[in-house]
Amino acid sequence: MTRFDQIHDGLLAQFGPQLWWPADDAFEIIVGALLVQRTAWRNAESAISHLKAADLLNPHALQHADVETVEQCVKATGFFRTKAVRLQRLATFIVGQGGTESLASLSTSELRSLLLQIEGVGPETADAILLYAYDRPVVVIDEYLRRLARRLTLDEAGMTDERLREWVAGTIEHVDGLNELHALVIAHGKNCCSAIPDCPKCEIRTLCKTGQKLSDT
DNA sequence: CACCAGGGTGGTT
DNA sequence: AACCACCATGGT
Repeated sequence: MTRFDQIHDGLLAQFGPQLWWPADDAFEIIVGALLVQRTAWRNAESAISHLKAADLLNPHALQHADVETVEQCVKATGFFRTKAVRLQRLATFIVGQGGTESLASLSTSELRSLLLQIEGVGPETADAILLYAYDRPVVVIDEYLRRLARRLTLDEAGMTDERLREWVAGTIEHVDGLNELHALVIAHGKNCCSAIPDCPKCEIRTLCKTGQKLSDT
């Protein structure tokens, strides 16, 4: 049992299963990944239900829909003009690739590079799509994980995201739990460590003291 | 009222 | 490479 396996288990015991990512198919996950940017999940969920009601939650229909219709569907998520345009370009991209299934044959690094070419898909969104839509064993690097790493004093000066990713991945044995880990890190961040320099309410501190340093593993 | 939410892009220094 | 403004709605 290594460090981030302990963190996973500790957070799971504290917050319970997060049940990510609720969706019917890969395309719904990808669309949701764009919609949830800088907003609460319930707003993205609302937009997804509107898209479903308008029968637009598939690449072909979304591609050819009126932009005003898409804007109305996604309005609750904020940045609705930007997101509507990006969703339709995304749909066109997916259609051009032959559907979401066609991308599944690519390697993780190839698929990540491809996803990053899509406007509106940055590093974190690409990671989330890889993990939740394509079941790839990816450590999603988000601000909560960076904060958590800082609190666990696992950071070096000027540590890059890729360094952090390798560091976390190197302490994980149960790769199947990466989806839950990402959700739990966010649940933890929202409840405990959003702004304060210490974390009195949860057990991460205890895990930090009992676990061995990552550099030793 | 201010602040945050499951970010990304483009421009400036 | 590090900052910055901007995108914009909904909940607390």
